[in-house]
Amino acid sequence: MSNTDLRKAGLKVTVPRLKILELLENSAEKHVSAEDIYKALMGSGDEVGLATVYRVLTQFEAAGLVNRHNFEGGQSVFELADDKHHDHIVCVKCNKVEEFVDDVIEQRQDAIAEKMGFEITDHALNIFGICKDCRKA
Amino acid sequence: MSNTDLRKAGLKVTVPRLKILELLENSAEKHVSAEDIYKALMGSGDEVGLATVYRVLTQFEAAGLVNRHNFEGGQSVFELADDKHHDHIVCVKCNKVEEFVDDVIEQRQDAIAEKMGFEITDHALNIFGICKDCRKA
DNA sequence: CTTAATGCAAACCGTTTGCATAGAT
DNA sequence: ATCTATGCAAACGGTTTGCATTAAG
Repeated sequence: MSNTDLRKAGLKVTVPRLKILELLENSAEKHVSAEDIYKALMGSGDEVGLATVYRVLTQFEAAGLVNRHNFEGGQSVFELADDKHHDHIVCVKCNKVEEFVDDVIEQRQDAIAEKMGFEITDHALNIFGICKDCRKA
Repeated sequence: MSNTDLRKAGLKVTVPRLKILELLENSAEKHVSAEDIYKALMGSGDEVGLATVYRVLTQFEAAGLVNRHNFEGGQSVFELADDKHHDHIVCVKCNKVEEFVDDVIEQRQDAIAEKMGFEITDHALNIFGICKDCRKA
């Protein structure tokens, strides 16, 4: 139950936070924008302001509950923090996002960073392309 | 000479465009933001408006003279289009950008895209870390 | 009761755009 | 002379923030 996750993060358990967590857990598309969340919550009795959505997502990110991605210029996309790291492949037509992991690539990255004298803090590999569905159309 | 590059791109040869091209060619740091360019041009007799810098960079990008990157949320970064593709490793402290290429990673990416049914259009691998210099401090 | 969270509207920041003027061909 | 490029200031879109109000502990 997410209730404890929130407490652990030092955050009070409030309706907006619970709703957003729940939405992140249950949404069909794992990768959602702040506005997606805002709209999804719109009709739901207790509405949540867009500013609050952003604040909550930022706090969740700080708490490690959520990861934020900036795939292209536009808006940020959030996903529930996974146990394990993964990279993304994004359809440039329909914006669908899928995930993948490749151990060889991971290792090469570490090797490159080390060779170049960097202490690696993070990395993002994004492949852009046209997905199977969109290629048919 | 860049004069012909501009003509080839169907762009009139103007002072702002030449200055920006020149700056991209000669700047110590290959990866610069629009504002970097704007500021660098500030004191230079013929000043160039920030809007023009953006317009010119956008045109250069369309013409394939320049590549634009969105490393993190902030502002875009531009570099003269290289003959050959490369990826980036960015220092999160000083924002220095270095380049690298790794054939193994390139191949794996193609394989992954194919396996997932994507027709790859582009990809961006960005490693973030702390560079040698910044680690000393 | 105390302290943190929310909603709203206003501020922000990088980027884009409309429009009248200046410049290239 | 024509048609594109520039500069300025205003608009934009996503995100953040100040402040008074409301709710959690």
